[in-house]
Amino acid sequence: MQHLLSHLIHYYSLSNQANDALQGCFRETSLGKGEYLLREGKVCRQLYFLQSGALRGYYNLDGKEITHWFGFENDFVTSFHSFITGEPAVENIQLLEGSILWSISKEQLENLFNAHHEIERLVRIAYEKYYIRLEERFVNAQFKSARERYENLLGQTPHILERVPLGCVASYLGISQETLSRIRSQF
Amino acid sequence: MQHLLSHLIHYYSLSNQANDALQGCFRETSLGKGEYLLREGKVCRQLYFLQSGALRGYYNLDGKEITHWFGFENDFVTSFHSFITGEPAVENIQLLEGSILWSISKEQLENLFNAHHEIERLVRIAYEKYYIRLEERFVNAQFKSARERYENLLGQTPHILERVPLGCVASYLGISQETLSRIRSQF
DNA sequence: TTCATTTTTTGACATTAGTCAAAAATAATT
DNA sequence: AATTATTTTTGACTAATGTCAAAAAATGAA
Repeated sequence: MQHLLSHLIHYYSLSNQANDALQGCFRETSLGKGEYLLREGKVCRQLYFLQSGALRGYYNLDGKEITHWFGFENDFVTSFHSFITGEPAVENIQLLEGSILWSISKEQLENLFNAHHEIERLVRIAYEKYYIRLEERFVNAQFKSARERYENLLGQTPHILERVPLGCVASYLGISQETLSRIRSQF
Repeated sequence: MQHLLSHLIHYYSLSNQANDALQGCFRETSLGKGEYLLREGKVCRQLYFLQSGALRGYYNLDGKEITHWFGFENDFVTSFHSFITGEPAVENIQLLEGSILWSISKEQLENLFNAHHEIERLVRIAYEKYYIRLEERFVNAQFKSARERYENLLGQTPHILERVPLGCVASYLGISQETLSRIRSQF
């Protein structure tokens, strides 16, 4: 729990009051490799903080699993669309490694917002960072070649390559596994 | 101004107090087709609400202009990365049509956040909607073919095709103008 | 270690989309 | 209406990436 609290400082420093309120709302979960945090078709009602471990979000397309994001230590994860809209998720969230997570429900989060302006501020600021991240991924996806995207990954988040099966990385980069394998062999 | 205020209700209903405070902070601007709201290299310190008209964000790559987003009536626009981080913008924002805009500075916005929790809430909720939009564009960019992306555009935002030169639409979709022209001819 | 399973690589070929240059069509200006 | 500029389309060709099938390598279990 201390882990989560001290990570939040990267977004915004909370008062002791707010910190205490937060503490009371997060619940620890620990799950093993291969297990699911969420199955497609279910509404995702929880926001998770990933203290340690790794997981992926993927959906099914013509029988293939398309991994479109990963979560690692200190990431907040959820099926964002489902969590916000309350609609069923189109994606699955599956553990790639045994992980320790802290979860909070949407209702609890909204109660915290009502009680503590500063918590809503923290989340507002977190959104800004996550938005910028996504913008960057979008520009990569749309305007960079497969090779450039791989080089970007190597430069910016090489840990992904070390911890995740190649097939998942390939769809994360939006290229076929074979092409990724060929690009890799040229390095 | 009434236009802006009544649009905000789509995100969150503000008290009269908050509405009044907002009113005092937004300034009207009116610009003609082809003019610039922002040039690359400058820090974007303003957030704009586009009451009427159209504009685009683009950056230069090997002498070509890559349009990566559009703004239309009722959109909030800014160079998000620059506005949030305070770093120079990599993009230009140019009017595609004569437009009426309302602008607010980052400092003013932060003052409003401090004075009115509910305004920060409104923005938090707006971020959620904009994030979900971007997620959708990302998935399209990464996992759909040029033709599918065009079909999506036709179905979801056909006004773009009617109001924007084809060259801009092409890079918005992440395809060459020639390919877009060919896809279009098949409809 | 050995066998079975999963993951990664390689090869041959198909498909998609990009590039460059020129023609055609539109729009803007005189 | 005539001329110029801009935008869009078309053609021929190239480059990038995907697909399918099989081989090789790595991993895990017995």
